[in-house]
Amino acid sequence: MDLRRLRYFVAVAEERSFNRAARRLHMAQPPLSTQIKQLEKELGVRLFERSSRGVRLTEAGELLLEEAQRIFVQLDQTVSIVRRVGHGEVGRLTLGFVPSASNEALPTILRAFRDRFPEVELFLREMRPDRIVQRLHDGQIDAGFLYLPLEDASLNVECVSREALVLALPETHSLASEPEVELRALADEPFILPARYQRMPGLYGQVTETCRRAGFVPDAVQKDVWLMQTIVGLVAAGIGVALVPASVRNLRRTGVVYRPVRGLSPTVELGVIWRREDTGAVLSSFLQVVREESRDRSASAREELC
Amino acid sequence: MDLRRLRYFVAVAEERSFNRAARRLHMAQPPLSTQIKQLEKELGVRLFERSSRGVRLTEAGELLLEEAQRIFVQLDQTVSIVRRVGHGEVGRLTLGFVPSASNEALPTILRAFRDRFPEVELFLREMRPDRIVQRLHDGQIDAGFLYLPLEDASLNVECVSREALVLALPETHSLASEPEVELRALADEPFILPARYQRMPGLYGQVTETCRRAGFVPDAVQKDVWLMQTIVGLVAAGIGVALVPASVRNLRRTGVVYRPVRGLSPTVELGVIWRREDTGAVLSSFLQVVREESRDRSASAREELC
DNA sequence: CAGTAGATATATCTTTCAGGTATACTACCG
DNA sequence: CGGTAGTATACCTGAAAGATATATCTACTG
Repeated sequence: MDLRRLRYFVAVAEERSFNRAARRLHMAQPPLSTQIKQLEKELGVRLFERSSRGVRLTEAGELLLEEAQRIFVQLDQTVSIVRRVGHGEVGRLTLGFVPSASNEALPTILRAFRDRFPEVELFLREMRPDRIVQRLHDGQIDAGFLYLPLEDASLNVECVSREALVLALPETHSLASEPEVELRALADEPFILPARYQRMPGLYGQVTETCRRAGFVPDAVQKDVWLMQTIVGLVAAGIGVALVPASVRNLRRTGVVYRPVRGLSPTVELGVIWRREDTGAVLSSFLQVVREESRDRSASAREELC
Repeated sequence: MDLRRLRYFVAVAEERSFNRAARRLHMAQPPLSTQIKQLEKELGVRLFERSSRGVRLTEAGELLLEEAQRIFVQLDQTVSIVRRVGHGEVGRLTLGFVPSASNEALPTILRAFRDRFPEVELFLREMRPDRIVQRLHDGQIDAGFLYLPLEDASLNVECVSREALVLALPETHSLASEPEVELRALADEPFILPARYQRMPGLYGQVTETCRRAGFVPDAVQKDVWLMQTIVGLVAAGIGVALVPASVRNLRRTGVVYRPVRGLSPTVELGVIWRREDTGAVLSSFLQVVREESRDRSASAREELC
């Protein structure tokens, strides 16, 4: 059964004429006649009553016309939806992310993605960075957001945003009045350190590395704090000081002031990661949006600097 | 969109291998690869992830596989039903017939037709012979059964059964004891005559013609009687005598005896009629069955004569 | 580490068949 | 009775499907 012939049949049936149908199909009438004849032979059924002044459908022809039209509609819809799925316009995407990612980068990315690909269902799951890697490997999520660096040969990693690390001080702190703070000056202060996960330095790594470069090892009064809110809360309570990503300022917690670190200008990188072998179209679309948003963000960040 | 390529796609998708699919399709692997590639190009979508040890479907491919399978099922069903409709195995058929036809010929025909074509819906409508012709012309019925002859150039006519006309006499009649009756002997008897319709001699014509051949014009005590039951009832009541088709004996009315006509052996023909230009497959199937049953009936009728 | 097996991709040739052109056939209409 | 409008037939051309041979890649194996 050949679709071309079925198309020809529908044209002839709708036009009730070989001549008109041939014109509509942009072809000559004789080959159209032969094609219809072959279709009839293939089905073993007469589809048209030919007469010298046009054609009439037989009962079988009427039935075939209806069914063929339905089949064509179905086929068109299928082609359309397959195209859209293939281009990542339709589908589902599950993301894992560390809570901090939801402060700044993620919301703008998701907004942009939803605007551009409204027919992709998004599933969002907050989780610890080690879980993100694990869930990526077992396929439960398609992409993840966490603090770099990350070493995993089977995962692709791209930086989404580079953020300054700023000092969070109780507003009662003696250095709170300074516009900038020398990190060294806090060498003996109690530090509140973020959580650390096996083989994933992440934010913890950046904080300790920054202190190391400032020439001291931070005195951890509190370790392994998972949420930025908690860190900021502890700072507000005067338990200690902390180095946090600048976007934490969005939390607007009273009793805490944020100050740049003089000289070192430490940063932390939020990255997006995904399976190297994952060629899914939805994921590609998503990464494209992530990259565009990332460019926009770094551009506006540069502007802020000027 | 070409069905061949879609078929190839389904084969490769189901086999998860170009090689196996090619074998299943009775073709070589290279052209299969090129066809799939062209399908992908046409859709603008990657359908397979190729690797050195086989292929995997993409998300779009999975979707297309499902939809394509459904389309093929639908297409197969369509082809099948169109074939059956085209061969007159499925459809509907509306018949008009004079009541007398239901005595003998019609029941056996309908039984045979239902056995052979159980999926044809049958609609039966008892009507006067002139209505049968009219309803045929306006397309409300597809075939009709009535007594011949019939003159109508746009209708085809075929004889279904030739039946003897027999005399119906009150059992009290003086000739009721004879095994055969000379029609001439009834020249002065009151006759009950069947209904007559414009330009349709039918049963009425046969009766009067038979009497004419016997040398008299029947004395009509009652004319235009529509139902055979009524005629037989009038005979039983002693109102008169009548010539009726032999199958009327199936009515088994008491008080009436049926006697063959000596010498003349008059007959009446029940015919089937249909539109000359009607080429419907269901009608053809029906006529085929009618002819077979007609042959059977005339064969058994000949046997009865021996 | 080289070689082999098993998979898909590419190149080129052959063959098939769809489509074009010319023409025949038929019924209807003036 | 010829013209017109419709479909069918005959024959030819060209595009595209399919076969064959070969290339390429990768995993496995001795």
